[in-house]
Amino acid sequence: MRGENLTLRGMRNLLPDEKAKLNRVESEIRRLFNIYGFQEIETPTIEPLELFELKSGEEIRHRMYRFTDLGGREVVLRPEATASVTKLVVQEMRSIPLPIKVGYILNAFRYDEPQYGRYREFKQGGFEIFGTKSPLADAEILEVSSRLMDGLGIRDYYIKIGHEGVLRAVLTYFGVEEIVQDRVLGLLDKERLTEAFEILAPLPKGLEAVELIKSLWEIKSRNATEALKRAEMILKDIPEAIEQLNNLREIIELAQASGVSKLVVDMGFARGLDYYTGMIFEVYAKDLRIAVNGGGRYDKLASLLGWDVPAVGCSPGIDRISLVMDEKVVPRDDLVCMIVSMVKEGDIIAAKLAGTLRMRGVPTLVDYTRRDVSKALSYASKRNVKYVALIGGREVEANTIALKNMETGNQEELKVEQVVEKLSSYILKKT
RNA sequence: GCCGCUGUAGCGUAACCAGGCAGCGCGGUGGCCUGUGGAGCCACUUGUCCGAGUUCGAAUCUCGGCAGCGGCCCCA
Repeated sequence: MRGENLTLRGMRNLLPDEKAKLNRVESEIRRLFNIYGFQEIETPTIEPLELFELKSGEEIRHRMYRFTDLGGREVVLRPEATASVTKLVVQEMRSIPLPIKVGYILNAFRYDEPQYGRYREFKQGGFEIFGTKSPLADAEILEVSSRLMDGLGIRDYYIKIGHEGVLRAVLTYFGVEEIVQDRVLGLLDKERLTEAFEILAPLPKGLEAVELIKSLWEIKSRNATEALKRAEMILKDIPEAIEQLNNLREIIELAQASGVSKLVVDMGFARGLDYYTGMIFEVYAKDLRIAVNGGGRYDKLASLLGWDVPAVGCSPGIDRISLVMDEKVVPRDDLVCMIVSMVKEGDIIAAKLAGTLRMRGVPTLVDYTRRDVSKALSYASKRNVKYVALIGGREVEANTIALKNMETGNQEELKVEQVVEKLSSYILKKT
């Protein structure tokens, strides 16, 4: 065992700096739960296999951590959160007044090849709204996604937005079955147009469908109005598609009204998860080629689980956001005091002082080592401690404490109460 | 699943191309300097990813494995 790497491929040990960044993302997400009225919930890490066989999409399904438990059940480590959360709402929250707004921060597992920003265990936040088809809800999901980026100091990002309903309406109009639709949309998602068109072409009205989707695919623009106008021209003979397009237009207008400014309309955009039915989006940041957040409307998923209720939501990737966030928003360690007792007789005073300071909320370290003063100071300096309280023979004798300011190097002889007073007011000033 | 790059002490690195004593920094432990030199000095600590091959001799060259990182694909 010794010397072997005991961490599994794709798993991570999180060191203090990394963990601090993740915590900062999580606290921003929780702050938004509060401001937008999402109630936080948690679901089991291990779920029955059937739950994800419903509508998770081929790609995710064959990358699940899957095993038989000791009771002979086929189980999986959740590969994503939406299905679990939907199940929770369907099973446990039927008596709650609609709309239901739930939030979560959960880990998920996928047996992918690890690479930059992709791990086999990763953490997702989530915002989900159940019980309304109103475009206001869709827009609010976009709004909260946007605020999350802003709140973490990320300026360089955009939201790619499309509409699965438009594409599905077009395919339905040309008589394509739903199962075939899933496959075609899956291929569009992978930008494998040729293969998608090969499936469509042999169908009765296949060639027309290919033509139309091809021209929709070409609409990608930062100018939403212009993009929507072009789409309207293309879709004008398909009323169902126009209806979906109007839904998208409304969502975009509402989102823009609430301050979402970084939308890029992409009419050919599809997502790998089969359960999306309406507006869909992904958030991209900096030069990262991977999405840091994704979501959309999924009105049919809940009914598969026993309750026909519409839903819209998103899942920010906490690990990925931490890769692009501004490090300046991450709070640093803020140790205020380290107490060094140089002689045994000082230990009681040190313990008393430490206890009092901590009760007052002053972050305090006690040096246990009886090492050289210079080594203790060196440690304090590396831990970024603001003050060091020294208690040696002389201080015990005089009933004082030598308080050294590590930034200025100044040192003063103070009574215990004066030290407590000074450090308490120091932390008050900081906040 | 495919492709590329890289594996030297706990961590970061040198020596690799051009084979010949594995060195340095950080850290850790112990000691010295009589309490602030946020140090210094001394000692100790620990290593060539694994396996085969070539060679008098391999960290170094060759092959295979494994791992890490990154890319494709896809997603968070």
